[in-house]
Amino acid sequence: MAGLKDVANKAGVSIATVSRVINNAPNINDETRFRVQQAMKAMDYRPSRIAKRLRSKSSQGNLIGVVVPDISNPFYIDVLSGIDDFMHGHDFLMITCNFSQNEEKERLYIDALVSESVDGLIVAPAHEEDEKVKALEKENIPFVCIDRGLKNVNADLVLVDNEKGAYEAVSFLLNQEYKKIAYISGLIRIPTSRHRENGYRRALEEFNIPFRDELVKYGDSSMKSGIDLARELLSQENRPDALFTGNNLITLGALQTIAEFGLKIPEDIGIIGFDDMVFSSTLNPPLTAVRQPAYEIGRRAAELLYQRIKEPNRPNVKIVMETELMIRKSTRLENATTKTT
Amino acid sequence: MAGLKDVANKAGVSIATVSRVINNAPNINDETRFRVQQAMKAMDYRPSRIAKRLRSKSSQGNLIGVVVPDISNPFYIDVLSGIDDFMHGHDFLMITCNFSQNEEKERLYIDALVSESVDGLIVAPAHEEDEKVKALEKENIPFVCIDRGLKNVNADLVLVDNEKGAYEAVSFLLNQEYKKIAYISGLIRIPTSRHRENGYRRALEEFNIPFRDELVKYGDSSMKSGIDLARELLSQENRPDALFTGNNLITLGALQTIAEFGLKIPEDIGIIGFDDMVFSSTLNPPLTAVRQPAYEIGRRAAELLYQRIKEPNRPNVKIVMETELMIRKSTRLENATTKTT
DNA sequence: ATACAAATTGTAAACGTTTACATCGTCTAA
DNA sequence: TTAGACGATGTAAACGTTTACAATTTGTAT
Repeated sequence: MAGLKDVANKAGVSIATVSRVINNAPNINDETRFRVQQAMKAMDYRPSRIAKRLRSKSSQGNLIGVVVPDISNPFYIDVLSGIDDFMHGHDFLMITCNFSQNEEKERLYIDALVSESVDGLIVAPAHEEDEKVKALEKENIPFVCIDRGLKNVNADLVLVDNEKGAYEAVSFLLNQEYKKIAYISGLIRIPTSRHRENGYRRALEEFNIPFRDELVKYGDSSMKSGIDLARELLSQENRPDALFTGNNLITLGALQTIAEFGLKIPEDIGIIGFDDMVFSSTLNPPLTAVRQPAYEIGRRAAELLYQRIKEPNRPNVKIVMETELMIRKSTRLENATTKTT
Repeated sequence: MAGLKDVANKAGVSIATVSRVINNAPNINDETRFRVQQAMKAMDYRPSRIAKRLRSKSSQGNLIGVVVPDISNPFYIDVLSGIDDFMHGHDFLMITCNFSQNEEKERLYIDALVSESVDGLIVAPAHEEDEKVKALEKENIPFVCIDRGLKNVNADLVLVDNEKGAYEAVSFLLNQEYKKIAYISGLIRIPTSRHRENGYRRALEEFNIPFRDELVKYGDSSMKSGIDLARELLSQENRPDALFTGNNLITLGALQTIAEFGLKIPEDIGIIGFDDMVFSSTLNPPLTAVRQPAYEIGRRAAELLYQRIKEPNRPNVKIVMETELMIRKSTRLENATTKTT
């Protein structure tokens, strides 16, 4: 591959000059610029991003890292699209790392990204005490958190009001006269799981329904755990008449189990999933779900990171977005008032 | 961030020695090695991947690039998981780029990856004439293609027998007494779209059913085009009684349209989708689909790339995997003989 | 003891950029 | 005419590694 030097030779100038026209620095003779550009074309010159990054420590790499917990979860796919669109528009490349809910893998990836000298990171921390992510602050590496915050650390953060979203969902279920509502939680170490549980509890309280231990199950945020825990729930002597599922994948799993038990939705059992999916309305029956503005979350996070890279010391920002209850047909139909798709 | 030099100072050795213990070269005094390791720990030293990559041109970067056409398509997610698992196991990091079926974006990303000096690439080329991908061969950059081949270029390739998969699906439909089968194609420039159409045609021929132009629609491989084209199809005076959909996203779109038209599956209309999805069996009714071993495709591709990086001149390999018709309930039930999930 | 091989470590160049600084004309204003 | 400013370009150091080569020490066989 041709390098700066080769181009310089061909154009009969010094490498500094070539560098200048590449970064269109001021004070370059038009004729020189032209010659250099010709030479670059002729040799199909493409700058080495790594050399560039190595040399200019100052955020010139145009490269960011994104660390997500589970790429098989459609929610994160949408988040990634949002990030990608923004970053692509700003000429940044992104390295996406999927740590599969495996904290060790997460640590490994963050290390790798840091040693790639990325300009910044967007991370969904494994949990609030995530030391690896916390360390980023000390090392002065720009980063923004999504979906989950960090305890005792100031950092940009974009997420959704999980407690409220869950509260609305469960309240809705209660209003639809469901009496025994179960909650299938994702990994308990993930703050969102707990916040959603809080919303669940608050709704119950408000309706004067006692909280019952056997109605909440804790899993690992995977489809499989959705399947298994729904089985446990539905096998109970006096089984729940509605399910509130803690994420996308759990919902899919629960749906499978419900089919396996031959239960009719929404008559035999109602279900609301946290996280909407493109095809939720295609499901049969269409799924009532708590929608997070995933794409938007990604986009805002990207924007925040971009700003921070440009201006490392601006104050931290926390963006809390609203969820939206997408009322479809997996819950009884009576008072269907809110938005529909 | 501490560098080689700092560690060397602390340990009282030269940077070369430090480098040696890092890459555990032979012939190092145990005591020295120990001192150096202590120093590294103490300073929380992490090597700079970029410096390393810059210096040692020879595939030491442990970094690959992956370029996929559409990250919102679950098929590619599974492929990515396969790649990721293999690469993670071999200590490689991967940069994933999603070009959203946009050829210009694809070119841009490939350039960027090359100038990141990745050790190799896994690419699903936009089409068979993809010059950017072809160029990789000339530049001697290790790469392997997935899902789609390249015309007149020898390269490692992992894909599925699309023609056969489609043939089997459509034959099955025909055997189930569906008479008027429509095909919704993805982007026509993608070889798989054409191969699948060929399979469709061959099945028709074999059953002596004339091919009818108005029964095949060409779209852009997106869910939206699935929705729109299914609408066109179902609006016809004498509408088709079965749909064969060219990919995941199209299938989802078509399902939505079918629901919109209030049609019953499989009575009013049958449907088989190319590409299975984790939740296909959860759909109502469970979706009959042509399954590609997506994860395996990714894994094998990763393996091939890994090998090629180690041994750039080994002969090219083309791996053609089998599809599997997952017979579920979106087609009539009569002769359900084959596998089920 | 002697010579040569092996083991261990160090020195310095190189990878492809950016960038501070120097150089050298050419203008402009006095 | 000349000093200073400005425009255009070049020189060389630096970024953090790897690695060829040199240097030194140690060991071994004679």
